[in-house]
Amino acid sequence: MGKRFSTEEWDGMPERTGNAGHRAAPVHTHPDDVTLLTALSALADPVRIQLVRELAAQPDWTLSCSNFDVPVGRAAKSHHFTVLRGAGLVEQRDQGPKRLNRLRREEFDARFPGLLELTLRADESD
Amino acid sequence: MGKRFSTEEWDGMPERTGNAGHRAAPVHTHPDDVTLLTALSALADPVRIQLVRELAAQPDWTLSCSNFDVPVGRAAKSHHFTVLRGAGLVEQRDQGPKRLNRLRREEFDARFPGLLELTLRADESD
DNA sequence: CCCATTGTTCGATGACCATCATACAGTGCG
DNA sequence: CGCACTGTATGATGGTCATCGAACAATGGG
Repeated sequence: MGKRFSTEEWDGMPERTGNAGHRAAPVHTHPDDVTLLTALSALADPVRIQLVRELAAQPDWTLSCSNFDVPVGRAAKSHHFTVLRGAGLVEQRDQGPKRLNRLRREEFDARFPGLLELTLRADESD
Repeated sequence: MGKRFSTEEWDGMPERTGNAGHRAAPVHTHPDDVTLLTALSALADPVRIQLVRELAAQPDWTLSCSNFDVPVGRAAKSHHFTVLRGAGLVEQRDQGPKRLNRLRREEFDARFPGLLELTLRADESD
Protein backbone atom coordinates (compact mmCIF):
# COMPACT_ATOMS: atom_id res chain seq x y z
CA MET A 1 0.00 0.00 0.00
CA GLY A 2 2.46 2.58 -1.12
CA LYS A 3 0.01 5.00 -2.66
CA ARG A 4 -1.44 7.55 -0.33
CA PHE A 5 -3.33 9.57 -2.87
CA SER A 6 -5.93 8.15 -5.12
CA THR A 7 -3.78 8.75 -8.17
CA GLU A 8 -6.76 8.84 -10.44
CA GLU A 9 -6.95 10.50 -13.77
CA TRP A 10 -8.52 13.78 -12.92
CA ASP A 11 -7.59 15.40 -16.17
CA GLY A 12 -4.21 15.13 -17.74
CA MET A 13 -2.17 16.29 -14.87
CA PRO A 14 1.58 16.76 -14.97
CA GLU A 15 3.80 16.33 -11.94
CA ARG A 16 3.14 18.91 -9.23
CA THR A 17 2.75 16.55 -6.27
CA GLY A 18 -0.63 15.48 -7.44
CA ASN A 19 -1.85 19.02 -7.91
CA ALA A 20 -3.33 19.97 -11.20
CA GLY A 21 -3.20 23.74 -11.00
CA HIS A 22 -0.84 26.32 -9.58
CA ARG A 23 -2.46 26.17 -6.23
CA ALA A 24 -0.66 24.90 -3.15
CA ALA A 25 -1.69 21.32 -2.57
CA PRO A 26 -3.36 20.67 0.78
CA VAL A 27 -1.08 19.07 3.34
CA HIS A 28 -2.22 15.60 4.28
CA THR A 29 -1.25 13.31 7.12
CA HIS A 30 -1.73 9.59 6.84
CA PRO A 31 -3.62 8.07 9.79
CA ASP A 32 -0.63 5.84 10.45
CA ASP A 33 1.36 8.94 11.30
CA VAL A 34 -1.31 10.27 13.62
CA THR A 35 -1.19 10.07 17.38
CA LEU A 36 -4.12 8.84 19.42
CA LEU A 37 -4.11 12.15 21.23
CA THR A 38 -4.27 14.02 17.94
CA ALA A 39 -7.12 11.86 16.68
CA LEU A 40 -9.14 12.29 19.85
CA SER A 41 -8.48 16.02 19.95
CA ALA A 42 -9.59 16.36 16.35
CA LEU A 43 -12.88 14.64 17.12
CA ALA A 44 -13.40 16.41 20.42
CA ASP A 45 -15.11 19.34 18.76
CA PRO A 46 -18.79 19.64 17.89
CA VAL A 47 -18.21 21.37 14.56
CA ARG A 48 -15.70 18.78 13.41
CA ILE A 49 -17.92 15.91 14.48
CA GLN A 50 -20.63 17.48 12.38
CA LEU A 51 -18.31 17.85 9.41
CA VAL A 52 -17.27 14.21 9.62
CA ARG A 53 -20.87 13.09 9.79
CA GLU A 54 -22.03 15.16 6.86
CA LEU A 55 -19.03 13.93 4.93
CA ALA A 56 -19.90 10.33 5.70
CA ALA A 57 -23.46 10.83 4.53
CA GLN A 58 -22.46 11.55 0.94
CA PRO A 59 -20.36 9.77 -1.66
CA ASP A 60 -16.66 10.52 -1.83
CA TRP A 61 -15.54 13.61 -3.71
CA THR A 62 -19.01 15.07 -3.92
CA LEU A 63 -18.81 17.70 -1.23
CA SER A 64 -16.83 20.88 -1.42
CA CYS A 65 -16.06 22.76 1.76
CA SER A 66 -18.79 25.31 1.17
CA ASN A 67 -21.37 22.55 1.00
CA PHE A 68 -21.10 21.75 4.68
CA ASP A 69 -23.68 23.28 6.90
CA VAL A 70 -21.97 24.26 10.12
CA PRO A 71 -22.57 27.40 12.13
CA VAL A 72 -19.18 29.01 11.54
CA GLY A 73 -17.71 31.32 8.95
CA ARG A 74 -15.45 30.38 6.05
CA ALA A 75 -12.27 31.04 7.96
CA ALA A 76 -13.15 28.79 10.86
CA LYS A 77 -14.38 26.12 8.49
CA SER A 78 -11.11 26.16 6.65
CA HIS A 79 -9.30 25.83 9.96
CA HIS A 80 -11.38 22.80 10.92
CA PHE A 81 -10.58 21.08 7.64
CA THR A 82 -6.91 21.68 8.29
CA VAL A 83 -7.27 19.92 11.63
CA LEU A 84 -9.20 17.05 10.06
CA ARG A 85 -6.52 16.59 7.41
CA GLY A 86 -3.84 16.66 10.09
CA ALA A 87 -5.64 13.89 11.94
CA GLY A 88 -5.82 11.71 8.86
CA LEU A 89 -9.58 11.92 8.74
CA VAL A 90 -10.12 13.82 5.53
CA GLU A 91 -8.51 13.87 2.12
CA GLN A 92 -8.93 16.80 -0.20
CA ARG A 93 -8.59 17.24 -3.92
CA ASP A 94 -8.78 20.45 -5.88
CA GLN A 95 -11.23 20.68 -8.68
CA GLY A 96 -11.51 24.09 -10.20
CA PRO A 97 -12.04 26.67 -7.52
CA LYS A 98 -13.51 24.00 -5.25
CA ARG A 99 -11.84 21.65 -2.86
CA LEU A 100 -13.55 18.29 -2.82
CA ASN A 101 -13.49 16.09 0.24
CA ARG A 102 -13.32 12.44 1.06
CA LEU A 103 -13.54 10.66 4.41
CA ARG A 104 -10.58 8.31 4.83
CA ARG A 105 -12.69 5.51 6.22
CA GLU A 106 -10.53 2.50 5.63
CA GLU A 107 -7.20 4.03 6.51
CA PHE A 108 -8.44 5.74 9.61
CA ASP A 109 -10.30 2.70 10.79
CA ALA A 110 -7.21 0.57 10.32
CA ARG A 111 -5.27 2.92 12.56
CA PHE A 112 -8.01 3.57 15.13
CA PRO A 113 -10.45 0.68 14.95
CA GLY A 114 -13.97 1.60 15.92
CA LEU A 115 -13.37 5.28 16.49
CA LEU A 116 -14.92 6.41 13.24
CA GLU A 117 -17.85 4.06 13.60
CA LEU A 118 -18.38 5.45 17.07
CA THR A 119 -18.40 8.98 15.75
CA LEU A 120 -20.84 8.19 12.98
CA ARG A 121 -23.35 6.49 15.20
CA ALA A 122 -26.69 8.17 14.80
CA ASP A 123 -27.93 8.09 18.37
CA GLU A 124 -25.79 11.00 19.40
CA SER A 125 -27.47 14.27 20.21
CA ASP A 126 -24.40 16.40 20.76
CA MET B 1 -11.57 34.08 49.60
CA GLY B 2 -14.65 31.99 49.13
CA LYS B 3 -17.32 30.25 51.04
CA ARG B 4 -16.19 27.29 53.02
CA PHE B 5 -18.23 24.48 54.48
CA SER B 6 -18.50 24.51 58.20
CA THR B 7 -18.67 21.29 60.13
CA GLU B 8 -22.00 22.29 61.59
CA GLU B 9 -23.72 22.57 58.22
CA TRP B 10 -22.63 19.16 57.18
CA ASP B 11 -23.38 17.53 60.46
CA GLY B 12 -27.02 18.27 59.86
CA MET B 13 -27.06 16.91 56.35
CA PRO B 14 -29.34 13.95 55.72
CA GLU B 15 -28.75 11.19 53.18
CA ARG B 16 -25.10 10.81 52.69
CA THR B 17 -25.57 8.64 49.64
CA GLY B 18 -23.73 5.55 50.65
CA ASN B 19 -20.89 7.40 52.23
CA ALA B 20 -19.71 5.97 55.52
CA GLY B 21 -18.00 9.06 56.88
CA HIS B 22 -18.83 12.75 56.90
CA ARG B 23 -17.04 13.43 53.69
CA ALA B 24 -18.90 14.55 50.59
CA ALA B 25 -19.34 11.60 48.29
CA PRO B 26 -17.73 12.01 44.87
CA VAL B 27 -20.16 12.91 42.11
CA HIS B 28 -20.41 10.19 39.49
CA THR B 29 -21.89 10.14 36.03
CA HIS B 30 -22.96 6.92 34.41
CA PRO B 31 -21.51 6.40 30.92
CA ASP B 32 -25.06 6.19 29.58
CA ASP B 33 -25.54 9.81 30.54
CA VAL B 34 -22.32 10.88 28.88
CA THR B 35 -22.07 12.58 25.54
CA LEU B 36 -19.66 11.42 22.87
CA LEU B 37 -18.16 14.88 22.89
CA THR B 38 -17.63 14.69 26.63
CA ALA B 39 -16.04 11.27 26.39
CA LEU B 40 -13.67 12.31 23.62
CA SER B 41 -12.79 15.53 25.40
CA ALA B 42 -12.03 13.63 28.57
CA LEU B 43 -9.64 11.33 26.73
CA ALA B 44 -8.09 14.07 24.64
CA ASP B 45 -5.55 14.89 27.32
CA PRO B 46 -2.19 13.21 27.84
CA VAL B 47 -2.40 13.20 31.62
CA ARG B 48 -5.83 11.64 31.65
CA ILE B 49 -4.84 9.01 29.10
CA GLN B 50 -1.98 8.15 31.40
CA LEU B 51 -4.28 7.95 34.42
CA VAL B 52 -6.66 5.63 32.60
CA ARG B 53 -3.80 3.39 31.53
CA GLU B 54 -2.26 3.15 34.96
CA LEU B 55 -5.68 2.46 36.36
CA ALA B 56 -6.26 -0.32 33.86
CA ALA B 57 -2.94 -1.91 34.76
CA GLN B 58 -3.96 -2.69 38.34
CA PRO B 59 -6.88 -4.49 39.98
CA ASP B 60 -9.97 -2.49 40.86
CA TRP B 61 -9.96 -0.53 44.11
CA THR B 62 -6.25 -0.89 44.64
CA LEU B 63 -5.08 2.54 43.58
CA SER B 64 -5.63 5.73 45.48
CA CYS B 65 -5.22 9.02 43.67
CA SER B 66 -1.79 9.64 45.13
CA ASN B 67 -0.56 6.38 43.67
CA PHE B 68 -0.72 7.61 40.12
CA ASP B 69 2.49 8.82 38.64
CA VAL B 70 1.69 11.83 36.49
CA PRO B 71 3.72 15.01 36.21
CA VAL B 72 1.22 17.34 37.83
CA GLY B 73 0.50 18.49 41.36
CA ARG B 74 -2.25 17.26 43.66
CA ALA B 75 -4.71 19.97 42.66
CA ALA B 76 -4.47 19.27 38.96
CA LYS B 77 -4.64 15.54 39.58
CA SER B 78 -7.82 16.02 41.57
CA HIS B 79 -9.24 18.06 38.71
CA HIS B 80 -8.44 15.31 36.21
CA PHE B 81 -10.22 12.73 38.31
CA THR B 82 -13.25 14.98 38.42
CA VAL B 83 -13.24 15.06 34.63
CA LEU B 84 -12.82 11.30 34.41
CA ARG B 85 -15.73 10.74 36.79
CA GLY B 86 -17.83 13.16 34.76
CA ALA B 87 -17.11 11.16 31.64
CA GLY B 88 -18.16 7.91 33.26
CA LEU B 89 -14.66 6.51 33.06
CA VAL B 90 -13.79 6.23 36.72
CA GLU B 91 -15.62 5.28 39.87
CA GLN B 92 -14.32 6.30 43.27
CA ARG B 93 -14.90 4.98 46.75
CA ASP B 94 -13.65 6.48 49.98
CA GLN B 95 -11.64 4.31 52.30
CA GLY B 96 -10.20 6.14 55.22
CA PRO B 97 -8.38 9.23 54.06
CA LYS B 98 -7.84 7.65 50.67
CA ARG B 99 -10.05 7.64 47.62
CA LEU B 100 -9.83 4.35 45.80
CA ASN B 101 -10.41 4.12 42.07
CA ARG B 102 -11.90 1.74 39.62
CA LEU B 103 -12.05 1.87 35.83
CA ARG B 104 -15.62 1.43 34.62
CA ARG B 105 -14.66 -0.95 31.84
CA GLU B 106 -17.92 -2.73 31.15
CA GLU B 107 -20.24 0.23 31.48
CA PHE B 108 -18.09 2.56 29.47
CA ASP B 109 -17.46 -0.01 26.79
CA ALA B 110 -21.17 -0.66 26.49
CA ARG B 111 -21.76 3.04 25.87
CA PHE B 112 -18.72 3.68 23.66
CA PRO B 113 -17.67 0.36 22.18
CA GLY B 114 -13.99 0.14 21.39
CA LEU B 115 -13.00 3.52 22.74
CA LEU B 116 -11.51 2.22 25.94
CA GLU B 117 -9.73 -0.61 24.19
CA LEU B 118 -8.33 1.93 21.77
CA THR B 119 -7.04 4.04 24.61
CA LEU B 120 -5.44 1.12 26.38
CA ARG B 121 -3.59 -0.16 23.36
CA ALA B 122 0.07 -0.36 24.19
CA ASP B 123 1.55 0.74 20.89
CA GLU B 124 0.92 4.37 21.57
CA SER B 125 3.85 6.64 22.21
CA ASP B 126 2.00 9.86 22.92
C1' DC C 1 -10.18 40.72 -19.30
C1' DC C 2 -13.20 41.56 -15.60
C1' DC C 3 -15.69 39.23 -11.97
C1' DA C 4 -18.18 36.08 -8.93
C1' DT C 5 -17.07 31.97 -6.35
C1' DT C 6 -14.20 29.46 -3.34
C1' DG C 7 -10.98 28.84 -0.02
C1' DT C 8 -6.68 30.40 2.70
C1' DT C 9 -4.06 33.57 5.63
C1' DC C 10 -3.49 36.98 9.05
C1' DG C 11 -4.20 39.56 13.21
C1' DA C 12 -7.11 40.19 16.95
C1' DT C 13 -10.21 38.64 20.44
C1' DG C 14 -12.48 36.02 23.79
C1' DA C 15 -13.25 31.70 25.95
C1' DC C 16 -11.84 27.72 27.86
C1' DC C 17 -8.63 24.81 30.23
C1' DA C 18 -4.55 22.87 32.55
C1' DT C 19 -1.69 24.09 36.11
C1' DC C 20 0.06 25.96 40.41
C1' DA C 21 0.30 27.62 45.18
C1' DT C 22 -2.25 28.04 48.97
C1' DA C 23 -5.67 27.25 52.19
C1' DC C 24 -8.94 24.06 53.93
C1' DA C 25 -11.21 19.70 55.42
C1' DG C 26 -11.73 14.70 56.53
C1' DT C 27 -9.40 10.43 58.41
C1' DG C 28 -7.02 7.64 61.36
C1' DC C 29 -3.11 6.92 64.32
C1' DG C 30 -0.06 7.65 68.27
C1' DC D 1 -5.79 15.86 71.39
C1' DG D 2 -2.35 16.80 67.85
C1' DC D 3 -0.29 15.42 63.72
C1' DA D 4 0.68 13.39 59.23
C1' DC D 5 -1.54 12.02 55.12
C1' DT D 6 -4.85 12.56 51.52
C1' DG D 7 -7.73 14.91 48.68
C1' DT D 8 -10.69 19.20 47.52
C1' DA D 9 -11.71 24.19 46.81
C1' DT D 10 -10.26 28.70 45.41
C1' DG D 11 -8.17 32.26 42.81
C1' DA D 12 -4.68 33.47 39.60
C1' DT D 13 -2.01 32.73 35.50
C1' DG D 14 -0.51 31.34 31.08
C1' DG D 15 -1.37 28.93 26.95
C1' DT D 16 -4.07 26.99 23.53
C1' DC D 17 -7.81 27.25 20.49
C1' DA D 18 -12.19 28.49 18.10
C1' DT D 19 -13.95 32.32 15.90
C1' DC D 20 -14.37 36.51 13.23
C1' DG D 21 -13.49 40.18 9.77
C1' DA D 22 -10.80 41.54 6.22
C1' DA D 23 -7.40 41.00 2.85
C1' DC D 24 -5.56 37.96 -0.52
C1' DA D 25 -5.19 34.30 -4.14
C1' DA D 26 -6.72 30.86 -7.47
C1' DT D 27 -10.10 29.36 -10.75
C1' DG D 28 -13.22 29.38 -14.47
C1' DG D 29 -17.02 31.60 -16.81
C1' DG D 30 -19.13 35.53 -19.27
